[in-house]
Amino acid sequence: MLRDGATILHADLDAFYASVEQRDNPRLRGLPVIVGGGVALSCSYEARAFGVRGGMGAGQWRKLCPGAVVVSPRISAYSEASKAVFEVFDDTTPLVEGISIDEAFLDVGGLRRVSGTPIEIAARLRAAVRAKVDLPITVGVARTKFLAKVASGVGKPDGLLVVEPDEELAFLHPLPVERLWGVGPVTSRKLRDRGIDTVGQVAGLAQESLVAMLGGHWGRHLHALAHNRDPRPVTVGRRRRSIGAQHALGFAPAGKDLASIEATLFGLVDRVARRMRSAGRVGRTVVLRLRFDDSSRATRSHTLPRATSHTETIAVAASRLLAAAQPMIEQQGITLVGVAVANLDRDGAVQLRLPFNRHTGGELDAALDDVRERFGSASVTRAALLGRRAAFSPPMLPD
DNA sequence: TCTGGGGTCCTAGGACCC
DNA sequence: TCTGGGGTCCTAGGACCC
Repeated sequence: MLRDGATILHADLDAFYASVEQRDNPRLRGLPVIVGGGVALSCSYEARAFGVRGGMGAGQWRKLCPGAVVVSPRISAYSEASKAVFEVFDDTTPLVEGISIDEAFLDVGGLRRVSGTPIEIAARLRAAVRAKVDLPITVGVARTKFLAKVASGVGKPDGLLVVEPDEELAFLHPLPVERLWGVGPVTSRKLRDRGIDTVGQVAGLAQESLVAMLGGHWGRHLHALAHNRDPRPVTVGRRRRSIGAQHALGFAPAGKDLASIEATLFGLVDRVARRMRSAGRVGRTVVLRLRFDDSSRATRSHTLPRATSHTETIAVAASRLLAAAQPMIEQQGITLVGVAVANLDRDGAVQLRLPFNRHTGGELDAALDDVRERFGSASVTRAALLGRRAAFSPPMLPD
Protein backbone atom coordinates (compact mmCIF):
# COMPACT_ATOMS: atom_id res chain seq x y z
CA MET A 1 0.00 0.00 0.00
CA LEU A 2 1.96 3.00 -1.17
CA ARG A 3 0.78 6.18 0.38
CA ASP A 4 1.16 9.77 -0.55
CA GLY A 5 2.91 10.58 2.69
CA ALA A 6 4.08 9.30 6.02
CA THR A 7 0.81 8.48 7.74
CA ILE A 8 1.55 5.47 9.93
CA LEU A 9 2.52 6.06 13.53
CA HIS A 10 4.34 3.57 15.70
CA ALA A 11 3.87 4.62 19.32
CA ASP A 12 6.08 2.92 21.87
CA LEU A 13 6.29 3.69 25.59
CA ASP A 14 9.86 4.08 26.81
CA ALA A 15 11.15 1.55 29.35
CA PHE A 16 7.52 1.01 30.21
CA TYR A 17 7.56 -0.85 33.55
CA ALA A 18 10.51 1.15 34.87
CA SER A 19 8.88 4.42 33.80
CA VAL A 20 5.68 3.54 35.68
CA GLU A 21 7.77 2.87 38.78
CA GLN A 22 9.60 6.18 38.43
CA ARG A 23 6.31 7.96 37.88
CA ASP A 24 4.74 6.48 41.02
CA ASN A 25 7.80 6.84 43.24
CA PRO A 26 9.59 10.17 42.74
CA ARG A 27 12.61 8.93 44.68
CA LEU A 28 13.34 6.55 41.82
CA ARG A 29 13.57 9.33 39.25
CA GLY A 30 17.03 9.85 37.86
CA LEU A 31 18.21 6.53 39.29
CA PRO A 32 19.08 3.29 37.55
CA VAL A 33 15.95 1.22 38.16
CA ILE A 34 15.52 -2.46 37.37
CA VAL A 35 12.09 -4.05 37.50
CA GLY A 36 12.11 -7.75 38.26
CA GLY A 37 13.82 -10.18 40.56
CA GLY A 38 16.23 -12.59 38.96
CA VAL A 39 15.74 -11.35 35.45
CA ALA A 40 15.34 -7.70 34.45
CA LEU A 41 11.85 -7.37 33.00
CA SER A 42 12.51 -3.73 32.29
CA CYS A 43 15.16 -1.17 33.17
CA SER A 44 15.26 2.62 33.19
CA TYR A 45 17.41 4.56 30.77
CA GLU A 46 19.71 5.43 33.66
CA ALA A 47 20.35 1.68 34.04
CA ARG A 48 20.75 1.26 30.28
CA ALA A 49 23.59 3.77 30.43
CA PHE A 50 25.50 1.08 32.35
CA GLY A 51 24.81 -1.47 29.64
CA VAL A 52 21.89 -3.16 31.39
CA ARG A 53 19.22 -4.52 29.03
CA GLY A 54 15.82 -6.09 29.48
CA GLY A 55 16.03 -9.87 29.78
CA MET A 56 19.40 -9.84 31.54
CA GLY A 57 19.97 -12.19 34.43
CA ALA A 58 20.80 -10.91 37.91
CA GLY A 59 24.42 -12.06 37.71
CA GLN A 60 25.01 -9.92 34.68
CA TRP A 61 23.27 -6.70 35.61
CA ARG A 62 24.71 -6.70 39.14
CA LYS A 63 28.15 -6.68 37.62
CA LEU A 64 27.30 -3.89 35.19
CA CYS A 65 25.35 -1.73 37.60
CA PRO A 66 25.84 -2.66 41.25
CA GLY A 67 24.03 0.46 42.44
CA ALA A 68 20.79 -0.30 40.62
CA VAL A 69 17.56 -0.02 42.55
CA VAL A 70 15.57 -3.22 42.15
CA VAL A 71 11.79 -3.04 42.24
CA SER A 72 9.29 -5.89 42.24
CA PRO A 73 6.95 -5.79 39.26
CA ARG A 74 3.40 -4.48 39.79
CA ILE A 75 1.64 -5.97 36.82
CA SER A 76 -1.77 -4.49 37.64
CA ALA A 77 -0.29 -0.97 37.71
CA TYR A 78 1.20 -1.57 34.27
CA SER A 79 -1.96 -2.89 32.71
CA GLU A 80 -3.87 0.08 34.14
CA ALA A 81 -1.34 2.48 32.63
CA SER A 82 -1.52 0.57 29.36
CA LYS A 83 -5.27 0.87 29.27
CA ALA A 84 -5.06 4.63 29.80
CA VAL A 85 -2.49 5.00 27.03
CA PHE A 86 -4.59 2.96 24.61
CA GLU A 87 -7.50 5.28 25.40
CA VAL A 88 -5.35 8.10 24.11
CA PHE A 89 -4.59 6.03 21.00
CA ASP A 90 -8.28 5.32 20.46
CA ASP A 91 -9.08 9.01 20.84
CA THR A 92 -6.54 9.73 18.11
CA THR A 93 -7.82 7.42 15.37
CA PRO A 94 -10.12 4.44 14.98
CA LEU A 95 -7.32 2.57 13.19
CA VAL A 96 -5.26 1.29 16.13
CA GLU A 97 -3.39 -2.01 16.03
CA GLY A 98 -2.07 -3.01 19.44
CA ILE A 99 1.20 -4.95 19.30
CA SER A 100 1.83 -5.48 22.99
CA ILE A 101 1.11 -3.90 26.35
CA ASP A 102 3.20 -0.85 25.48
CA GLU A 103 3.13 -0.29 21.73
CA ALA A 104 0.75 0.14 18.83
CA PHE A 105 0.47 1.18 15.21
CA LEU A 106 -1.92 3.99 14.34
CA ASP A 107 -3.03 4.89 10.84
CA VAL A 108 -3.84 8.59 10.64
CA GLY A 109 -3.96 8.79 6.86
CA GLY A 110 -7.58 9.91 6.60
CA LEU A 111 -7.46 12.50 9.35
CA ARG A 112 -5.67 15.43 7.72
CA ARG A 113 -8.77 17.61 7.50
CA VAL A 114 -10.03 16.80 10.96
CA SER A 115 -6.85 16.52 13.00
CA GLY A 116 -4.01 17.97 10.95
CA THR A 117 -0.84 16.46 9.54
CA PRO A 118 0.54 13.17 10.87
CA ILE A 119 3.37 15.10 12.53
CA GLU A 120 0.94 17.37 14.34
CA ILE A 121 -1.12 14.36 15.37
CA ALA A 122 1.95 12.54 16.65
CA ALA A 123 3.08 15.55 18.66
CA ARG A 124 -0.36 15.92 20.21
CA LEU A 125 -0.48 12.23 21.01
CA ARG A 126 2.83 12.43 22.87
CA ALA A 127 1.63 15.46 24.80
CA ALA A 128 -1.65 13.74 25.69
CA VAL A 129 0.13 10.66 27.03
CA ARG A 130 2.33 12.96 29.11
CA ALA A 131 -0.63 14.94 30.41
CA LYS A 132 -3.03 12.09 31.08
CA VAL A 133 -0.78 9.17 32.03
CA ASP A 134 2.50 10.99 32.77
CA LEU A 135 4.69 8.58 30.83
CA PRO A 136 7.33 9.14 28.16
CA ILE A 137 6.49 7.77 24.73
CA THR A 138 8.32 7.75 21.43
CA VAL A 139 6.51 7.96 18.12
CA GLY A 140 7.92 7.02 14.74
CA VAL A 141 6.09 8.27 11.65
CA ALA A 142 6.55 6.81 8.19
CA ARG A 143 4.80 5.49 5.12
CA THR A 144 5.01 1.82 6.19
CA LYS A 145 4.58 -0.03 9.44
CA PHE A 146 8.06 -1.41 9.28
CA LEU A 147 9.68 1.96 8.79
CA ALA A 148 7.54 3.58 11.49
CA LYS A 149 8.72 0.88 13.88
CA VAL A 150 12.35 1.43 12.93
CA ALA A 151 11.87 5.17 13.32
CA SER A 152 10.50 4.89 16.84
CA GLY A 153 13.41 2.62 17.75
CA VAL A 154 15.91 5.17 16.46
CA GLY A 155 13.98 8.06 17.99
CA LYS A 156 14.01 6.67 21.54
CA PRO A 157 13.74 7.80 24.25
CA ASP A 158 10.96 10.35 24.54
CA GLY A 159 11.23 11.33 20.90
CA LEU A 160 9.36 11.95 17.69
CA LEU A 161 11.00 10.87 14.48
CA VAL A 162 9.46 11.35 11.06
CA VAL A 163 10.80 9.67 7.95
CA GLU A 164 9.50 11.51 4.92
CA PRO A 165 8.97 9.48 1.74
CA ASP A 166 11.93 11.02 -0.07
CA GLU A 167 14.33 10.24 2.80
CA GLU A 168 13.43 6.63 3.32
CA LEU A 169 16.39 4.81 1.84
CA ALA A 170 18.87 7.42 3.07
CA PHE A 171 17.50 6.82 6.56
CA LEU A 172 17.31 3.05 6.31
CA HIS A 173 20.44 1.94 4.53
CA PRO A 174 23.13 3.09 6.98
CA LEU A 175 21.41 1.28 9.89
CA PRO A 176 22.89 -1.95 11.28
CA VAL A 177 21.06 -5.12 10.20
CA GLU A 178 19.78 -5.70 13.74
CA ARG A 179 17.46 -2.75 13.28
CA LEU A 180 15.42 -4.79 10.83
CA TRP A 181 12.32 -6.07 12.59
CA GLY A 182 12.73 -9.84 12.66
CA VAL A 183 16.53 -9.97 12.63
CA GLY A 184 17.55 -11.54 15.91
CA PRO A 185 20.79 -13.14 17.09
CA VAL A 186 20.73 -16.07 14.66
CA THR A 187 19.95 -14.11 11.50
CA SER A 188 22.26 -11.30 12.55
CA ARG A 189 25.14 -13.76 12.87
CA LYS A 190 24.40 -15.37 9.52
CA LEU A 191 24.48 -11.98 7.85
CA ARG A 192 27.50 -10.59 9.70
CA ASP A 193 29.48 -13.77 9.06
CA ARG A 194 29.14 -12.93 5.39
CA GLY A 195 30.25 -9.38 5.94
CA ILE A 196 26.78 -7.92 5.73
CA ASP A 197 26.53 -5.32 8.46
CA THR A 198 24.10 -2.70 7.23
CA VAL A 199 20.61 -2.60 5.79
CA GLY A 200 22.09 -1.04 2.68
CA GLN A 201 24.28 -4.09 2.17
CA VAL A 202 21.23 -6.32 2.53
CA ALA A 203 19.51 -4.23 -0.12
CA GLY A 204 22.49 -4.79 -2.41
CA LEU A 205 21.99 -8.56 -2.37
CA ALA A 206 19.88 -10.43 -4.86
CA GLN A 207 16.75 -11.89 -3.35
CA GLU A 208 17.92 -15.39 -4.31
CA SER A 209 21.07 -14.96 -2.22
CA LEU A 210 19.02 -14.00 0.82
CA VAL A 211 16.66 -16.90 0.24
CA ALA A 212 19.61 -19.29 0.03
CA MET A 213 20.97 -17.84 3.26
CA LEU A 214 17.82 -17.57 5.35
CA GLY A 215 15.14 -19.67 3.71
CA GLY A 216 12.20 -18.72 1.55
CA HIS A 217 10.09 -16.59 3.77
CA TRP A 218 12.74 -14.65 5.67
CA GLY A 219 14.82 -14.20 2.56
CA ARG A 220 11.96 -12.60 0.64
CA HIS A 221 10.79 -10.69 3.71
CA LEU A 222 14.19 -9.18 4.43
CA HIS A 223 14.77 -8.35 0.80
CA ALA A 224 11.48 -6.46 0.75
CA LEU A 225 12.16 -4.63 4.01
CA ALA A 226 15.64 -3.58 2.93
CA HIS A 227 14.07 -1.98 -0.12
CA ASN A 228 11.38 -0.52 2.11
CA ARG A 229 8.59 -2.55 0.62
CA ASP A 230 6.03 -3.32 3.32
CA PRO A 231 2.43 -3.46 2.17
CA ARG A 232 0.97 -4.59 5.51
CA PRO A 233 -1.97 -2.41 6.53
CA VAL A 234 -2.73 -1.35 10.08
CA THR A 235 -5.21 -3.99 11.22
CA VAL A 236 -7.83 -3.35 13.87
CA GLY A 237 -9.14 -5.99 16.23
CA ARG A 238 -6.56 -8.73 15.97
CA ARG A 239 -7.27 -11.41 18.54
CA ARG A 240 -4.86 -13.44 20.59
CA ARG A 241 -4.21 -16.85 19.08
CA SER A 242 -3.07 -18.69 22.17
CA ILE A 243 -3.18 -18.35 25.93
CA GLY A 244 -0.54 -19.93 28.12
CA ALA A 245 1.35 -19.95 31.40
CA GLN A 246 4.70 -21.34 32.41
CA HIS A 247 6.82 -21.75 35.48
CA ALA A 248 10.59 -22.02 35.85
CA LEU A 249 11.63 -24.81 38.18
CA GLY A 250 15.28 -23.86 38.56
CA PHE A 251 18.23 -26.19 38.50
CA ALA A 252 17.90 -27.73 41.96
CA PRO A 253 16.66 -31.31 41.77
CA ALA A 254 14.12 -30.86 44.57
CA GLY A 255 10.44 -31.15 43.72
CA LYS A 256 10.98 -32.63 40.30
CA ASP A 257 9.32 -35.98 40.62
CA LEU A 258 6.51 -36.47 38.18
CA ALA A 259 3.82 -35.89 40.82
CA SER A 260 5.24 -32.51 41.80
CA ILE A 261 5.63 -31.45 38.20
CA GLU A 262 2.06 -32.51 37.55
CA ALA A 263 0.85 -30.47 40.52
CA THR A 264 2.64 -27.42 39.12
CA LEU A 265 1.17 -28.15 35.72
CA PHE A 266 -2.35 -28.31 37.12
CA GLY A 267 -1.85 -24.93 38.77
CA LEU A 268 -0.84 -23.53 35.39
CA VAL A 269 -3.79 -25.19 33.66
CA ASP A 270 -6.12 -23.64 36.20
CA ARG A 271 -4.67 -20.18 35.57
CA VAL A 272 -4.91 -20.58 31.81
CA ALA A 273 -8.47 -21.92 31.88
CA ARG A 274 -9.61 -19.07 34.12
CA ARG A 275 -8.07 -16.52 31.80
CA MET A 276 -9.75 -18.19 28.84
CA ARG A 277 -13.15 -18.14 30.47
CA SER A 278 -12.89 -14.53 31.59
CA ALA A 279 -11.89 -13.63 28.03
CA GLY A 280 -14.72 -15.74 26.65
CA ARG A 281 -12.37 -17.86 24.55
CA VAL A 282 -12.25 -21.59 23.88
CA GLY A 283 -9.43 -23.53 22.30
CA ARG A 284 -8.69 -26.92 20.81
CA THR A 285 -4.95 -27.55 21.02
CA VAL A 286 -3.26 -28.16 24.36
CA VAL A 287 0.49 -27.56 24.25
CA LEU A 288 2.94 -28.78 26.88
CA ARG A 289 6.19 -26.82 27.01
CA LEU A 290 9.34 -28.15 28.58
CA ARG A 291 12.83 -26.80 29.05
CA PHE A 292 15.77 -28.91 30.12
CA ASP A 293 19.05 -28.52 31.99
CA ASP A 294 20.96 -27.85 28.79
CA SER A 295 18.47 -25.09 27.81
CA SER A 296 17.04 -27.21 25.02
CA ARG A 297 13.29 -27.11 24.68
CA ALA A 298 10.52 -29.39 23.60
CA THR A 299 6.82 -29.04 23.00
CA ARG A 300 4.19 -31.73 22.87
CA SER A 301 0.69 -31.00 21.74
CA HIS A 302 -2.68 -32.62 21.44
CA THR A 303 -5.67 -31.35 19.54
CA LEU A 304 -9.04 -32.00 21.12
CA PRO A 305 -12.09 -32.88 19.06
CA ARG A 306 -13.84 -29.79 20.32
CA ALA A 307 -12.79 -26.40 21.62
CA THR A 308 -13.08 -25.87 25.33
CA SER A 309 -12.08 -23.71 28.29
CA HIS A 310 -12.96 -26.44 30.75
CA THR A 311 -10.24 -26.88 33.38
CA GLU A 312 -10.60 -30.65 33.74
CA THR A 313 -10.56 -31.33 30.02
CA ILE A 314 -7.39 -29.31 29.53
CA ALA A 315 -5.82 -30.84 32.63
CA VAL A 316 -6.43 -34.39 31.41
CA ALA A 317 -4.87 -33.65 28.04
CA ALA A 318 -1.90 -31.88 29.65
CA SER A 319 -1.41 -34.72 32.07
CA ARG A 320 -1.30 -37.27 29.25
CA LEU A 321 1.24 -35.22 27.37
CA LEU A 322 3.35 -35.00 30.53
CA ALA A 323 3.19 -38.73 31.09
CA ALA A 324 4.27 -39.37 27.52
CA ALA A 325 7.19 -37.01 28.00
CA GLN A 326 8.34 -38.66 31.23
CA PRO A 327 11.33 -40.52 29.74
CA MET A 328 12.62 -37.30 28.21
CA ILE A 329 12.19 -35.47 31.51
CA GLU A 330 14.06 -38.12 33.48
CA GLN A 331 16.85 -38.22 30.98
CA GLN A 332 17.43 -34.54 30.45
CA GLY A 333 16.45 -32.86 33.71
CA ILE A 334 13.60 -30.40 33.57
CA THR A 335 13.92 -26.69 34.36
CA LEU A 336 10.64 -25.30 33.10
CA VAL A 337 7.13 -26.51 32.58
CA GLY A 338 4.41 -24.63 30.74
CA VAL A 339 1.04 -25.11 29.17
CA ALA A 340 -0.75 -23.20 26.47
CA VAL A 341 -4.02 -23.56 24.67
CA ALA A 342 -3.87 -22.67 20.99
CA ASN A 343 -6.26 -22.91 18.09
CA LEU A 344 -8.47 -20.46 19.96
CA ASP A 345 -12.04 -20.16 18.78
CA ARG A 346 -11.43 -22.67 16.05
CA ASP A 347 -14.27 -24.74 17.34
CA GLY A 348 -16.04 -24.25 14.04
CA ALA A 349 -13.25 -26.05 12.24
CA VAL A 350 -14.26 -29.48 13.37
CA GLN A 351 -14.96 -31.53 10.32
CA LEU A 352 -17.32 -34.38 9.92
CA ARG A 353 -17.25 -37.07 7.29
CA LEU A 354 -20.76 -37.59 6.13
CA PRO A 355 -22.28 -40.68 4.60
CA PHE A 356 -23.47 -39.07 1.43
CA ASN A 357 -22.09 -37.16 -1.52
CA ARG A 358 -23.18 -34.63 -4.08
CA HIS A 359 -25.15 -37.20 -5.99
CA THR A 360 -27.36 -38.08 -3.09
CA GLY A 361 -28.37 -34.53 -2.31
CA GLY A 362 -31.88 -35.59 -1.56
CA GLU A 363 -30.72 -36.86 1.79
CA LEU A 364 -29.31 -33.51 2.76
CA ASP A 365 -32.01 -32.55 5.18
CA ALA A 366 -31.79 -35.88 6.93
CA ALA A 367 -28.04 -35.50 7.32
CA LEU A 368 -28.53 -31.96 8.57
CA ASP A 369 -30.95 -33.12 11.21
CA ASP A 370 -28.61 -35.91 12.17
CA VAL A 371 -25.72 -33.51 12.74
CA ARG A 372 -27.93 -31.12 14.69
CA GLU A 373 -29.12 -33.93 16.85
CA ARG A 374 -25.64 -35.13 17.60
CA PHE A 375 -24.19 -31.72 18.34
CA GLY A 376 -27.04 -29.84 19.90
CA SER A 377 -27.41 -26.22 18.91
CA ALA A 378 -24.99 -26.65 16.07
CA SER A 379 -25.00 -24.16 13.28
CA VAL A 380 -24.70 -26.30 10.21
CA THR A 381 -24.95 -24.84 6.76
CA ARG A 382 -26.16 -26.53 3.61
CA ALA A 383 -23.10 -25.24 1.81
CA ALA A 384 -20.84 -26.92 4.34
CA LEU A 385 -22.74 -30.16 3.98
CA LEU A 386 -22.54 -30.05 0.21
CA GLY A 387 -18.79 -30.04 0.61
CA ARG A 388 -19.26 -33.14 2.75
CA ARG A 389 -17.93 -31.20 5.65
CA ALA A 390 -20.01 -29.88 8.49
CA ALA A 391 -18.77 -26.88 10.37
CA PHE A 392 -20.43 -26.47 13.69
CA SER A 393 -20.05 -24.65 16.96
CA PRO A 394 -20.22 -27.05 19.84
CA PRO A 395 -22.03 -25.75 22.89
CA MET A 396 -19.84 -24.36 25.64
CA LEU A 397 -19.01 -26.97 28.18
CA PRO A 398 -20.18 -26.29 31.72
CA ASP A 399 -17.37 -25.54 34.12
C1' DT B 1 27.34 -20.11 37.16
C1' DC B 2 22.66 -17.89 30.49
C1' DT B 3 17.21 -16.97 31.77
C1' DG B 4 11.43 -14.97 33.01
C1' DG B 5 6.85 -15.10 31.40
C1' DG B 6 3.97 -14.05 27.73
C1' DG B 7 3.33 -14.25 22.92
C1' DT B 8 3.72 -14.52 17.15
C1' DC B 9 4.76 -16.61 12.78
C1' DC B 10 7.06 -20.01 9.64
C1' DT B 11 8.68 -24.71 8.13
C1' DA B 12 8.30 -29.45 7.19
C1' DG B 13 6.72 -34.16 7.08
C1' DG B 14 2.97 -37.43 7.48
C1' DA B 15 -1.90 -38.56 7.17
C1' DC B 16 -5.78 -37.97 4.75
C1' DC B 17 -9.15 -36.07 1.39
C1' DC B 18 -11.18 -34.60 -3.23
C1' DT C 1 -8.57 -49.74 -10.00
C1' DC C 2 -4.67 -46.72 -10.37
C1' DT C 3 -2.31 -42.19 -10.67
C1' DG C 4 -1.56 -37.53 -9.82
C1' DG C 5 -2.29 -32.70 -8.65
C1' DG C 6 -4.00 -29.79 -5.13
C1' DG C 7 -5.24 -28.96 -0.52
C1' DT C 8 -6.03 -29.17 4.85
C1' DC C 9 -4.96 -30.69 9.43
C1' DC C 10 -1.86 -32.16 13.01
C1' DT C 11 2.55 -32.30 15.32
C1' DA C 12 7.17 -30.65 16.46
C1' DG C 13 10.68 -27.43 16.19
C1' DG C 14 12.87 -22.87 15.46
C1' DA C 15 13.45 -17.88 15.38
C1' DC C 16 11.97 -13.72 17.09
C1' DC C 17 9.57 -10.01 19.89
C1' DC C 18 8.28 -7.36 24.27
